Amino acid sequence: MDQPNARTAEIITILAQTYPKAGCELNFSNPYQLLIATILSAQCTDIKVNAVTKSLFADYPSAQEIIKLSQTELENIIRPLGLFHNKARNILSTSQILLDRYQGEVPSDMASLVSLPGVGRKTANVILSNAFNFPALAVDTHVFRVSRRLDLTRGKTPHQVELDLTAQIPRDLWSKTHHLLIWHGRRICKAQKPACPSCPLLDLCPSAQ
DNA sequence: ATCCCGAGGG
DNA sequence: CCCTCTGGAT
Repeated sequence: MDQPNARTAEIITILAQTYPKAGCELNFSNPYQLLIATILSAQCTDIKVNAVTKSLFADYPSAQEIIKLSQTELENIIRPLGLFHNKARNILSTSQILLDRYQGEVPSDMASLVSLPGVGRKTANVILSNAFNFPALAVDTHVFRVSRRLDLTRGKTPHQVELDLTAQIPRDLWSKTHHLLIWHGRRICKAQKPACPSCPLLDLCPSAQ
């Protein structure tokens, strides 16, 4: 924590009390499955991702199995999730690279992760924190929107928001804060019609209506 | 019409 | 910086 911030700490405390069960909502049983589920999660809800990965991972639990699928076969499986062409191509390419260069395992460092096709900084941070328990704060659409509404940051890019948040939050709370902001963004601080009257942060939020 | 645990390309 | 990819839910 470079700059202790009492207001930020208070917000996190309130969110933690409001959402005691906040955590990863993607289903997975190993780092590879979380990687695939996170790639699939772009622009769709995790509920739909879980519906698809349940049978996908049952039939194709690892990289060795996934690459047996053709591009078209994988596209047909993941089609309901949208962006299916790019996702299928990236999943097959990434899986092949994992087998060729990483013994079929998922690397646990940022540089290696973001070098994989279809894996950007947000996905890499999700893997680092949820699969390997490293301190990381992934900035997705919810974290971006909620933290800006609360004026925790005025960063204009997800990366800048990540830098601002990690600078004012203790390391051991980075992953927790990621989940708290997502849960809050889904349930109360929604993009379209935020439920400000029932928000536990009403008095702390400069964007409240 | 807008958004959903984004990433890559121009 | 912009644009494109995409089905499904609200």
